[in-house]
Order: sequence, then C-alpha cells, then structure tokens
Amino acid sequence: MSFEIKSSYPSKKKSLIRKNILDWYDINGRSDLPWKGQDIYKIWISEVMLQQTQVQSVIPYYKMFIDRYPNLESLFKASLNDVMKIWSGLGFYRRAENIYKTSIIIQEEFDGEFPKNYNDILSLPGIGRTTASAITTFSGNGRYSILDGNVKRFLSRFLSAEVDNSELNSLWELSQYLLSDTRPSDFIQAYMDIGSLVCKKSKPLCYECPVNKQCNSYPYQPSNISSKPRKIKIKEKNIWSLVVINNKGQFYLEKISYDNLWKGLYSSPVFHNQSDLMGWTESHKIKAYMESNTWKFTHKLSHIKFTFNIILCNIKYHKKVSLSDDNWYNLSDIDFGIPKYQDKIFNQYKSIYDYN
DNA sequence: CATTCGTGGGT
DNA sequence: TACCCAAGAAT
Repeated sequence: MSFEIKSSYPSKKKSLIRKNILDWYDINGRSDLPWKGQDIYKIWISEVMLQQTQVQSVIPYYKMFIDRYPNLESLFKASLNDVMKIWSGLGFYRRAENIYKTSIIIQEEFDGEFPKNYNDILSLPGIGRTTASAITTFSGNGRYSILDGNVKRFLSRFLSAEVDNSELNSLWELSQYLLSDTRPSDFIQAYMDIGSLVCKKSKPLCYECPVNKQCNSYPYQPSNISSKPRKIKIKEKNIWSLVVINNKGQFYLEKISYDNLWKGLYSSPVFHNQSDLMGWTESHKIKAYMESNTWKFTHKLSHIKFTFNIILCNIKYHKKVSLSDDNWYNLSDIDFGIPKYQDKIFNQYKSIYDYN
C-alpha cells in the first residue's frame, strides 16, 4: 500500500470527513459507556481491560474493579493477588500484573499521581501506542489518535487498500491526519463507534456510514472490503490431567507454574499426562482417596485447545497425607485469582456433591 | 516480525 | 463444527 496523504486528502476534504464523523457521533455515538468521563485513572483501567476484549465482556469487570478500587489510593493498598482475583475470568492476566506494577511505579516515580504526559503514559508497562493515545486524549491531556482493530478496518476499507503489518505506519499517519483539532476525544470515540457499529467486519452498514461518499470501498461489494487475514493460528491439542483435592471443605490449590500461561493464578494440581498424576498422588499418599468417577471437558483458548481429565480426591484423614498445610482454601474465601477452567471445575464439583 | 498471551461471541 | 477475532502489548 502506498499513498500520499496530503495530495489524496486536501484540506477541504479533510474538513468534510471530520464534520461528517462528528455529526454522526453526536447522534449515534456511544456516550453511555461506564468509563466515560475525565478521570484518568478510570480511563486507564478501562482501556487496559478493553485490550483485545469486547465491550460487553469488560463492563461487569470494570464495575467490579472500580467498586473495589475507586481510585489510585485504594489500588496502592492492593496486593497482586487482590488484583488477580478481580481479574479472574477476564483473561490476558499479564494486564492485571502490569496494572499492579504500574501502581507501584506511580507511587515511586510519579509521586502517587497518574502521569498526564503522553510519553510518560507510554512508558508504563502494558501500555502501547493505542492505549497511551486513548488515555491521553480521553482524559483531555493531548491530541493523540489511535489505531486499534476498529480503526485499522475502517481506514483500510476507506482507502480500499490491502494493509499488511509492515505498512501500518501509513494508517497511523492517516488516523492522526484526520483527527479533529477541536474535539479529539469525541473523534477517537467516533472512530471506534463507526468501526464497531457501522464498518463491521461482516456485513458492514455502508448506507449508514457518514463518510461513505468519500470511501473508496463504496458502494459496498464484498470484494472491495479488504481485510488482511490475521495469521492463521495453529491450535495445539493438549490433554491434561487435574486432580481436585478436597479435605472436608478445604481445597488444595497451588500456584500455577507453566510458562506464562495463567501466570500468577492458582489451580488444582495439573499434570501433562495421566501417569504423572498417578505418580504424584502415590508419592503424596492420597491415591487411596481417589474417587472412581472422573469426567473430562475441553477448554479452548485462542491458540491452544485443552482437554482436561478430572480426577476427584476426597481426603478423609488429613494426617496421613503428605501435602503442605499451607495450600488449603475454602471456596468462599479465596483471595487470589483462578483460571476459568478451575472455576468451571469447581462449579461442576459443587453440582456433583450438592456443595455450597 | 511472528508468537504468545484468555475468554466469549459471531458466523 | 471449526474458525475468526475483539478498544493490543511484550518479546
């Protein structure tokens, strides 16, 4: 892809595009999202949650998070496990780790106040170009445009250009070039709302688009809606064995220690195959308590497909087993994060044993 | 520059 | 079903 912004988009055309987008936004834009406002702390939390995560998934987590940690001061007092607990089920847990790290950095390097300068914001862990721009612009501290999935799709269709990952600089340039001088915050929201509500990845509503007359892909034909397919991900198949250990209402959980998957969360003991599990239960003297009924279920990630074989182990004589005394928890009193698969297992366990 | 990070929804 | 992919960033 190659184009010359200034020749393709003279000042007059640029002004028209800006006006049409903002006029559309004033009527159709999403102004009721719970993180709308000027509080840079809340904007930060929402923007991190929204990375690769749909709005509908984020809203309940955002409300829980802000209810528990309404400002930086309250977050400063939290532990990493506290943040991970709130994050449980939302995914991409490195984001929660980076939020915790950032809270420490802000105390130590920014005198306890969230930075308002774009480059300072960009320097924080877990904040890249798009997130830094959104935080800066939404909070009223600058005029920086974004290039998230919505804007990429919208602008590449607008140009009717195939854009691969090595040519994103041109789209960044165009995104910033079209950005409103007077209402940058509304404008980047309008970018995303158009991308999400009108210029959808399938069945775009081109007749509703405020800039369809300037769009190179209009009138709509499936063939001129260019979308560069993302890398085809190879899904591995993993069969893991997991043992749920219950000692009279206390469950044995340990910190997960695979590579970086579910890093910082806790789980029932997991093994890469059945024989490893059997060896472990034998050496820890719990094999005698294993139930005969087992079940399995699959848990799909974007790039890995898991099948879990679940074994139940109900300890009756705690003294005889050689398991650490420190790893037993009541389900109602867990103060750390667990993966979604563990949550599903506990729910299934409760239904089997009519447990609460 | 290609992978690796979760989970849920859409087609 | 199987596959894509979402307000991306780090490595």
